[in-house]
Amino acid sequence: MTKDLRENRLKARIRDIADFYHHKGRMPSFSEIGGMAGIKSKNAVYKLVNKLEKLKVLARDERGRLIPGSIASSVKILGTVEAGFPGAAEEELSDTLSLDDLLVKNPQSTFMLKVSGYSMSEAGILPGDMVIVDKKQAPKSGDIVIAEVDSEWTIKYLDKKGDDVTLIPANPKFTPIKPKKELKIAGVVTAVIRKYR
Amino acid sequence: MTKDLRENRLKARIRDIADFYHHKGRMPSFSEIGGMAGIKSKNAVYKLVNKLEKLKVLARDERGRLIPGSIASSVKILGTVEAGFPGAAEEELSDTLSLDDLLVKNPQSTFMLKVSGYSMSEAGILPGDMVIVDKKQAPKSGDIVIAEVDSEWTIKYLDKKGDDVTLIPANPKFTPIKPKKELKIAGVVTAVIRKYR
DNA sequence: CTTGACAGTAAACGTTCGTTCACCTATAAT
DNA sequence: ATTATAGGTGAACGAACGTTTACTGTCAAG
Repeated sequence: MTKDLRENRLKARIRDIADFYHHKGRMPSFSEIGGMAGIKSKNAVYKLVNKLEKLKVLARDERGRLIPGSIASSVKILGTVEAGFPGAAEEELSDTLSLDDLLVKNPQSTFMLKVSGYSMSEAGILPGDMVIVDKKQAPKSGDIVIAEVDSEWTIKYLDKKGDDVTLIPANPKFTPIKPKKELKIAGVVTAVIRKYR
Repeated sequence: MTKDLRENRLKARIRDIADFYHHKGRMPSFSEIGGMAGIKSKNAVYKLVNKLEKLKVLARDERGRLIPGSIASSVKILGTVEAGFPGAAEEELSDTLSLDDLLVKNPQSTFMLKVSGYSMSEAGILPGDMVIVDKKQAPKSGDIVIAEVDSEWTIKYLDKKGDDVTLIPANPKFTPIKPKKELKIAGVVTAVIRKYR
């Protein structure tokens, strides 16, 4: 068996394990890996797993149980548009990340919200976009926040100058808001997501 | 023990299991759940797991092994800004989803790219934004695509009229591109992500 | 030609797993 | 007052798990 064939087979096996993990939400057992890879002996699987562990494709607990390594993450990160494009070297296994990990620091205090108005469209937040909001982060001046002003919820820039608080829309057609009595800030917008299909 | 206390304890246990899953990338075993929850008997854990299964917090394989249910997902989905805000009923366990699942259909053929120019800023795609690109999806007219025109990579709207193909920027300050010889389309932009902090 | 590394089969082993049984004790409902 | 029901202890059991040892064949390099 030639070298290329061996590498391709390894990649196919990694892909199988990754697919398994993404579809089922757990790592396959040794026998399941054996089944997918067409390996009858558990020892062969054992050696394969050790190799994949060195490749950081997967890892192990302090208890020795399999946990995902690089395959946990679903998206490969490539370069910049209009700054050259990684054409040949696409097939790297490395440099992947999970969007959940990237965008959500505190799952417990984070939620998602659909944007409906045009008041932030100049900041690239359009109606239909989803914003990811963290309730626990302390809002600072300049942040985009979800706020309740006079019993209505809006998304705006937060402008803080001492005790003077203003909510500023990105769209100049809308007017800045000075809360009359109370200003409740539901959370800080940590990310924006737009889905095309 | 009163009703409220029991519910709170259940919620705390669900949170513990969710945290375990998010930190380790796998579901805890029965004994590990027992350890976290302060339960000494495996039977008690067994009953707890069955209850959580009915609550769709977790699920089981066809092999009977634990897989995450609603806790797999990290973000709760709430309503719309400027359409009322779920104030009291926040603490729902339901209606959560994983951003990976939401944004990535085919992990194998999907990658991420950072945008650098202003050519799509009118479509809400600003420099610094990340676009999620699927190589396998067939590009249709109206899609935003990553394309190589005359050995340069760009992000543009795809306009197809029969054999007549044009790449149209969203920003009117940029001019549409008619590829002279070859047009390679690297993939279709399926989502845009902007991270604030 | 020989040697060493690699990939696999096969069998055996102790551990841990999830399940089940019997029993107990509070709370909530009748 | 009595009865269900929910939540828990403790022990036992077979099945599945990951690991280990011993052996085999197949290339590639010396």
